[in-house]
Amino acid sequence: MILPVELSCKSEYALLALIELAAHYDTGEPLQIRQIAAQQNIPDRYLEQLLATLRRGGIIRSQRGAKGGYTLAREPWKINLLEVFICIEGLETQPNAQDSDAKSDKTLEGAVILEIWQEAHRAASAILQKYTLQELRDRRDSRRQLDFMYYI
Amino acid sequence: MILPVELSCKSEYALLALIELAAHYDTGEPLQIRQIAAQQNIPDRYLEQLLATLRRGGIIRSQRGAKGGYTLAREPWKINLLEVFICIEGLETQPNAQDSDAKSDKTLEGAVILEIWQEAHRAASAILQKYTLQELRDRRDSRRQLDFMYYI
DNA sequence: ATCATACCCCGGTTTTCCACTGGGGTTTAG
DNA sequence: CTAAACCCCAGTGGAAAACCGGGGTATGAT
Repeated sequence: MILPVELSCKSEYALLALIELAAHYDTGEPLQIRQIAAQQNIPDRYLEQLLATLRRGGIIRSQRGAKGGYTLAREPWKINLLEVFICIEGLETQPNAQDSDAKSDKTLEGAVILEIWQEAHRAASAILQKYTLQELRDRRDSRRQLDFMYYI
Repeated sequence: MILPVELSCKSEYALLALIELAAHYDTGEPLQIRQIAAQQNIPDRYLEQLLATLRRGGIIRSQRGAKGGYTLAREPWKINLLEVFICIEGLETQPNAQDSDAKSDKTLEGAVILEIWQEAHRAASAILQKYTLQELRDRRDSRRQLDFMYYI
């Protein structure tokens, strides 16, 4: 059906990678696939595809050649989670329902269900939209602090 | 991953069937698989499984034998969409994260992502929880009225 | 210049899950 | 006792997700 909002491996990998990139954003230096993959236990050849998608989506930039790698295309607080999901999962469609009488569900009941489903989807999207990579990074860091405190 | 919030065929079929059952609730008579399947264009053998799940979930009751069929276990306004989804998709788990140190994501970053994801999920769930089968039925009926008006 | 590094592109494989089907059995009204 | 209906469980086909590999291209260092 339309509207596959799920936390797939893909999305999680992408976000994990983006957290790393956000953490290294200050340095201006690019991060390489290998490093990210090792840090987060992601199969590197797979991660490569995801990063390519993120690049095409304008979320990250890539530098080719030796000493190359990836950097965020914008500041971490200007990238929200919703656009990451949309970029990765690629839920582009959902144009206006009618073009003459296409196959747009065609039953009253289906339309009613879809309507409510979309309302729920919008609610979830609003949450994702208000969180940025910066917040993710900050939360990670404060968690680290906390764990360190417990360790002592 | 955890938390697959998506509108699957399964869920849609189940809701379509439940709308039919809600519409016939006043009569007290049971509805048969064949009738529901024909009405909503659902493969009947498949629908059978879904109805079985709904029955085990306490959402509908079944009457065996000749003249048997299915009825809602409660009034249509006492069944909300969230419980239908939970029953059908079976997202039961999500216990407290730690039992010693199981495989519960184990990385800080994963936990942070999961946390936000769950917040989004709760937002969507709240929407689904506030709609009942009665509302679905009502919407369907008023849509029908509207379409009829246009027809004239 | 050349060479190692690291991204780029595109296709294949494996695994998993979903939608769907089939073959029996059991209960119940007439 | 028989037909109508639900009940249970075990498959199958296809598609998508996750993952891997090969060869190409740009780039910094020597």
